Amino acid sequence: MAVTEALSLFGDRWVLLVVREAALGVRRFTDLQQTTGAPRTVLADRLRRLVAAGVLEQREYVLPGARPRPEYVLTPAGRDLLPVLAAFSDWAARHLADDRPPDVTYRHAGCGGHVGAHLVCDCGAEITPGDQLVASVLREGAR
Amino acid sequence: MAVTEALSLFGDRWVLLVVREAALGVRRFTDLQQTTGAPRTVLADRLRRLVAAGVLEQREYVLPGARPRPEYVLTPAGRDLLPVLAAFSDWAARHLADDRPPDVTYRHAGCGGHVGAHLVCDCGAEITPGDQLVASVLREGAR
DNA sequence: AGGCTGAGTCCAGAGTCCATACTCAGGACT
DNA sequence: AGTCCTGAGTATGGACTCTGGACTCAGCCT
Repeated sequence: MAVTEALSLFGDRWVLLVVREAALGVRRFTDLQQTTGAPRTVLADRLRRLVAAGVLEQREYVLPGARPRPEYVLTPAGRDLLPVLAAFSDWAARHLADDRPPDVTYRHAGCGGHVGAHLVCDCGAEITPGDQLVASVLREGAR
Repeated sequence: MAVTEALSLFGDRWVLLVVREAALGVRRFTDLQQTTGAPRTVLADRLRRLVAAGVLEQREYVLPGARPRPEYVLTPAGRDLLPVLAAFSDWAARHLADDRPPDVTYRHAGCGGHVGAHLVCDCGAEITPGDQLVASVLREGAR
């Protein structure tokens, strides 16, 4: 199953946080470590996995007067995870509405408006959160 | 951080699978165990957590001539996770395009069309996966 | 030569995961 | 009345993973 497989990659407390930080432009190991709070060992491992999965790309960066070091940049596939992050962010904002405001919101580069993930049908209709039921199907082969 | 918190609940290989199966109408312990493949101990724990988080609700069901047993049904908050699932499913279909077709797709109850998660700005513009860059900001407080 | 820094690795204790076996409640069968 | 059956778990213990702190390593700079 495709989603099962995706979850064996992303089903982890840190992975999506790393992706989010990468989307925000954080590229360096220690910066990622700071912003995500992941322990170094785990971060090293997750970066490896994400690179292997084609979500991040490892490059070199050279600060003037320093030896080259690796940095991690989202690939197109990685950027394509933004809807997932936005959907999570929306959900968190709506349903675990604790005190503090959302830490990160997604905004439209053009107009500055808030960007959220919405369910849209190929027919053009937007599925309202209400009950215009989204039926889901198609489990054929054995597992 | 809100998302961090959400990930400490959903950042797990099984939780979202359970939610997906619940969305597909699977309600009973053993059925969930079968369809997700989660070990019983883990499933029991995850169900507890999801109920505590208000994503699932535990009810009783009674089959004729059997004692009442618990079943697990998505709450509105749980149904609200569908965009996350759809976003994942889309991503998986696009980027880990391995052989087998997607196991589950999300369809519009009205027209039967495929439903996907899209980034939509409050201004109404749909963010194309391309590069109409989605800037993301607002990290204020300390972590 | 020695120091500094970013990017890791090593290690040991703590915490999770998973498979297998066991329990428990109530209806059905004999 | 006792036994069996079933769904929904719990108990247990070995394997695996996380975590935080100490250690390493490469290259520039003095």
